[in-house]
Amino acid sequence: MKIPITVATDSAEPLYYQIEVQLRALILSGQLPEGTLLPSIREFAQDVACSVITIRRVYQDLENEGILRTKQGTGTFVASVGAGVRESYRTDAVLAAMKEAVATGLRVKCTEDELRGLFEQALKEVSGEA
Amino acid sequence: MKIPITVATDSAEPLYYQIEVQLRALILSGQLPEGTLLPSIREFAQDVACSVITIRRVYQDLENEGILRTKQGTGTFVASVGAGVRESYRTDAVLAAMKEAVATGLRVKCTEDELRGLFEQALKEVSGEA
DNA sequence: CCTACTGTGTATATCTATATGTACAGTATA
DNA sequence: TATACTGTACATATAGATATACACAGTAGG
Repeated sequence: MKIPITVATDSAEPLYYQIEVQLRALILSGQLPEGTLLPSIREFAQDVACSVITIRRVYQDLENEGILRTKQGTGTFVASVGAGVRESYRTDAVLAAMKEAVATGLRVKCTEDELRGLFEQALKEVSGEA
Repeated sequence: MKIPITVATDSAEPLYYQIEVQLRALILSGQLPEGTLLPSIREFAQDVACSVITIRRVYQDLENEGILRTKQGTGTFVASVGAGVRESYRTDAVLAAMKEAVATGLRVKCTEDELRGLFEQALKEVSGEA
C-alpha cells in the first residue's frame, strides 16, 4: 500500500506536520477507507526518507485524534468512526479556520458583506490554482 | 497615550505576538491615526508587565511591515501610508486567512457550496461572541 | 518455536523561538 | 550643557519543538 504523500524538505512546515495534514485529509475525504492497513512505520519512513520515529509520531498523533487504530506487532489501520463523527471531523478543521479568518476580519473592522467578498475572492483564487 | 491591549499570560500565544496582533489591528482599523505617538517602550512594558525588549520587538516588527516609524531618542509613531496601501494591508491578512480556510476545505473535498455554508456558520458564531 | 515482520520506550541531539538584563547612543529642552 | 527622556546592540538564559538511534516487545506464519 503506497500512500501518495509529497513533502517539501525545504519548507518551513515541519516534516511530521506535512505528513499529518496530508494523511488526515486522505482519511477524512474517504480516499483511504476504514480498515485500510497503512504501511509499516519503517516502510513509510523509507518512502519519505525520514526517521521511523517521525512516522511513528504521525501515527500516534492521528490515533489520539481517533482516526487511526494501531496494534503492536500487527500494524496501523484507518479507524472505524461513525459517519456522523467522521463528518464533523472533516468539517471541524475547516470551520475553525473560517472562524479564525472571520475573527481576523472583525479585528480590522470588516463588515459582514466585506467578509463575504473576501471569502468569495479566496474561493476563486484558491480554486483557480488547482 | 494609553493603548488598550489585553494579554493572556496563560495563553499558548507568545506575548509579543498577542501584542502585535492587537496593535496592528488598532492601526489598520484607523483607531490609532497616522502620526500618533505611541508610548515609549519602557512605559508600554510597564503596562503589559513585560520586558522592554519584548515591546521593542513588537515595534520593530511592525516597523518592518511599514506601519510604524521609529526614531531613536524621539519615539515611535504610526507611519503615514497611502489610503490604498493601508486598505490592502488591512485586507491582506484577512484574505490570506480565508485562503487558508478554503484550502483546508478543498483538501477534504468540500464543495464550494459546502464551504459557503461553513463560512456563514463561522460568521454567525464569531459575531455572536462579541 | 523461530524468524521476520509489526509497533514501543528511553534517552538524546539540535535548533529555534521566546524572553530577558544591562550598558550604550541619539534627541530635546530647561 | 546637563538631564531626562527616547530607541538600540549585545550577550544570554530557558523552554519547547523537531528529529533521531537503538534496544525492546508483541504478533503471525512457515
